Amino acid sequence: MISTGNKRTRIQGINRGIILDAALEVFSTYGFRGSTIDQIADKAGMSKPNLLYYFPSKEDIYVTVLENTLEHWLTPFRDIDPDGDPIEELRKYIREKLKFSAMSPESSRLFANEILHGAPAIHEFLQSNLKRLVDEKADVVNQWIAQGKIAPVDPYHLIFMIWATTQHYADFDVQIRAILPEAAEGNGFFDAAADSVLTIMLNGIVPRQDG
Amino acid sequence: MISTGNKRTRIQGINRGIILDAALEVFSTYGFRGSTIDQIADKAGMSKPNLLYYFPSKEDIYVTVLENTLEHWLTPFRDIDPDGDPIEELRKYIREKLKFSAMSPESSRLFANEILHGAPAIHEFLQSNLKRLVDEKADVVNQWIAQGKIAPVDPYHLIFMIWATTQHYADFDVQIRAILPEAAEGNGFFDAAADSVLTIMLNGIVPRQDG
DNA sequence: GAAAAACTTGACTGAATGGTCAAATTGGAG
DNA sequence: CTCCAATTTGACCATTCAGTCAAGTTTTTC
Repeated sequence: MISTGNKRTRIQGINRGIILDAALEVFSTYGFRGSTIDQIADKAGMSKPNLLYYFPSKEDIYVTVLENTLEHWLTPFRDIDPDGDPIEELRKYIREKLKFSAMSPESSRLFANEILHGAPAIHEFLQSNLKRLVDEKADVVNQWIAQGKIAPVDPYHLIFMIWATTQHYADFDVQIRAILPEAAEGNGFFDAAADSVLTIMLNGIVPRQDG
Repeated sequence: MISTGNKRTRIQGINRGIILDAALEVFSTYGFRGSTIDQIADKAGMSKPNLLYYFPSKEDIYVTVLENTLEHWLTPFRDIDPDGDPIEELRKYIREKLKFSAMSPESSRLFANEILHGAPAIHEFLQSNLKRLVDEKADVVNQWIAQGKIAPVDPYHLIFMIWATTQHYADFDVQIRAILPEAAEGNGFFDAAADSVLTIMLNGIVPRQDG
């Protein structure tokens, strides 16, 4: 029997890690319902009962992967500094998010899929933790506006717009590659995306001289 | 036996319509794998074998719904007029897309889910029809830029940005409602979204006087 | 209004899949 | 080395679900 306490053996540490890596790949590709324990076990190189020795159920694996992903996903958002230069802070944030989309598209897709299907596993989290954090950052943006450092825009919609645009590059990857075959090569593509997004979005919120 | 030719009887027309409506609702909520024929049959108010009398398989229903949706989805994009005022044309397009997100979030989600999982059913379509159409509209944008009517931005990334932002309101609806509970009331919310998106994005591409 | 065609469905089948179990194998503390 | 706990897995079970079938009911046609 796997230990009921929190203590993990060496092998448990290793194998849980292997399973979670495999699960992220599988779940992000096929969604929760579309993935099977066998697929994950195969990718993890172990038998299904062995996998179920480490996690009590498919759902349990899914929730664990999702929670791990969420923390990673939020870090650059938390790091937005109220005392920094607004344009620079947003530029940094957008860059980080695009980098994340390029490096961990699976995480982005896992999350997108969860939200798309009504966020059954993280609805609670969205309404409490995420809402609190976004409210906090919206205040920061409002202060920037009050100080005349950026144009007056709704901070919530600005945040949604940044999320939408940056994650689009991971979530709609197939569509983008179909339209821009050169995107497949990777090199330089994300830089071009970053340039365009930053140009449009930051110009859009720089305070204007004229009416 | 259902007629092998193209001729549809009165009842066939009615029932195929009912089935496709039900299928859109179910598939957009649970995804392809997450949906069952029984669910669709229930929602359509008929027995499973009856439903399978009109469509040979689950996949066939799915593809049909998806194709119907795609046409609708593309219409406002096709309607962008090369000879119109660029800012007005883009404003109109963004408004149309947001309206579509508000009115048919199921369609948007169905499409998002398909792309997210690698577009198995419409990969072909993306690479041919969609690519051609986007290339065409990218040319239009490039002409606008050459004429100095909008700022020089990569037309493809501009298009992606519009898609990302507008569809986000349908696809990530649950997240948005968790953060902005007032969004649930609906009235005025989409107008606020439109205002913000239009302000940021159009300001971002208006040609600037200063360096 | 009767025959033919179109439609409808209860009962069923086979494959897929989440999860169990008992019997084996391996790892590690003393 | 020895023994016990931890790990591993083949075989199995129960359920779900796409799709079939044959027997009925309704609509259409003439």
